[in-house]
Amino acid sequence: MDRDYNPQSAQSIFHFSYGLLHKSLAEAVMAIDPNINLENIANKGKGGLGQLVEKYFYGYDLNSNPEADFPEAGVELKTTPLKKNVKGEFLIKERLVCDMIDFCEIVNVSFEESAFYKKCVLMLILFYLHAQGKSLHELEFLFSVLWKLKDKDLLIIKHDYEIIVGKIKAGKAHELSEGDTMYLGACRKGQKGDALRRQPFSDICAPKRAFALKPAYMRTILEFILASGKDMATNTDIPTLEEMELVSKEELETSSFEDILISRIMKFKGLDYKQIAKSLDLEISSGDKSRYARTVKEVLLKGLKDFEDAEEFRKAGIIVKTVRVETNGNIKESMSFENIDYDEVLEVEEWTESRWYEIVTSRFMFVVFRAISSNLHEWRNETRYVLDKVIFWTMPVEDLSNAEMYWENIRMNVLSDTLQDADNSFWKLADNRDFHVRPKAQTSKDKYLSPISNKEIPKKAYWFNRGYVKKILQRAYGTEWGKIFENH
DNA sequence: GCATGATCATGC
DNA sequence: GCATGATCATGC
Repeated sequence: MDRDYNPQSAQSIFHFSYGLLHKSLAEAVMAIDPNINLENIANKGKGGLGQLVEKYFYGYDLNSNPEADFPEAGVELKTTPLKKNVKGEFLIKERLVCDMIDFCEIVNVSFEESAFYKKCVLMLILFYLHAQGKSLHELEFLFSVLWKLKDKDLLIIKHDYEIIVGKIKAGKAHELSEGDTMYLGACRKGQKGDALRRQPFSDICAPKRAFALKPAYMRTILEFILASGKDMATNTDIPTLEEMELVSKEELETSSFEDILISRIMKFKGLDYKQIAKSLDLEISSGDKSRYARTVKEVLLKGLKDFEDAEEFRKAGIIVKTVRVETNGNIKESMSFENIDYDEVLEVEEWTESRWYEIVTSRFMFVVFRAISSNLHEWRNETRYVLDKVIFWTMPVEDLSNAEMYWENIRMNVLSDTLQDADNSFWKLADNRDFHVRPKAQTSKDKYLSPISNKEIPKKAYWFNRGYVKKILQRAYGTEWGKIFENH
């Protein structure tokens, strides 16, 4: 039976996808051709939901790499799951896997020649609702987005690609991490027990990986469709959300995003937060516990309130933290992250889909202030710290298994409903295991409810031990560290 | 002196 | 009223 769309037109393919929304694939196909019963077909043979959609809904013959799924229109078809949280909001469930990485092959392929570039510049992304236990053809489609990677995003993605390929060329495929890059990540693919792959410039075998758009980037696509107020939208003909960009396309043509930010911050090297604030006309109360963070925000964001408000930070999910180092090299405080969402920990099916996994595989930006002795009158009651260094950092892969054990411990406490202070077995700072769990709330009376028993339980957060932060900084400073700190 | 629990300014 | 990005305050 003929389908009423033109495979040479992206718009036409996009409009035809309307027939999938609010239906399962089985229902949508049945509406086109009652003779096709997916119950009998879909569970047989290989292939994901995307291939089933292409074959049975679009009635289009499958093609293999490296061309886009609809080559005449240059459109790649992607299906990707959403989940709902307890408040009923849609969340991204997974990163969007785009293309497998063949370590031995990719080192000879430029970005422009890559299958990713050839296929994924224009994508038809179909969001469906994840439901445990359902077959692929039973899942409900929610939104359809025709998404074009704009030129500026492609510059950042090209840089990401080159970082990933560069690491493979350096014989470090086994050290790849999603946190190495901004929008395009090298994500783990396959199960834990799968055979490792050979890499061209090292004898060490490495886990299988794929190019993927990272969860934070996917979140911006979801925000785009939600903000449109419709079930279908395309960023090819209407503007995306109004957003503030920190770095222009022109700047990215000659330098990387990270280098640009480093040079903007390092103009203030050697100055304390009061001096920086004054030069920016920013008023900061000395009682404000976020005074260092607020100062750094003003330097980079020029009036925006949050890093999340800046396009690149939102799309890349970069985590910014300020660190204060004492004259002896100790870190003043441990580093807190967001509160543990016990409902999320309970619901998550795999550690790689957890919030904590996304945090530890993020790109980090540490802005370091170091203590110096000062006779200045206005610092007589407080140690003076001056801006010293900006460090972009990714958690090394060898630390990830420890991060996983930490998360498993938290999950075990959620499952056994031992979240009250008297009952839990959370990692403490004194355990010296790099991470710990600690309160973070308005007051001690500020509580959450246990997802299992509805008992009141304390609000706690994920923390990096200060000793762990020190290790991170020592590695980044290298030989400089001893010269600055340990002579005191 | 440090680990741990408690709390704060701010902004939405 | 609550999340954020932290620092403060205590008690051992």
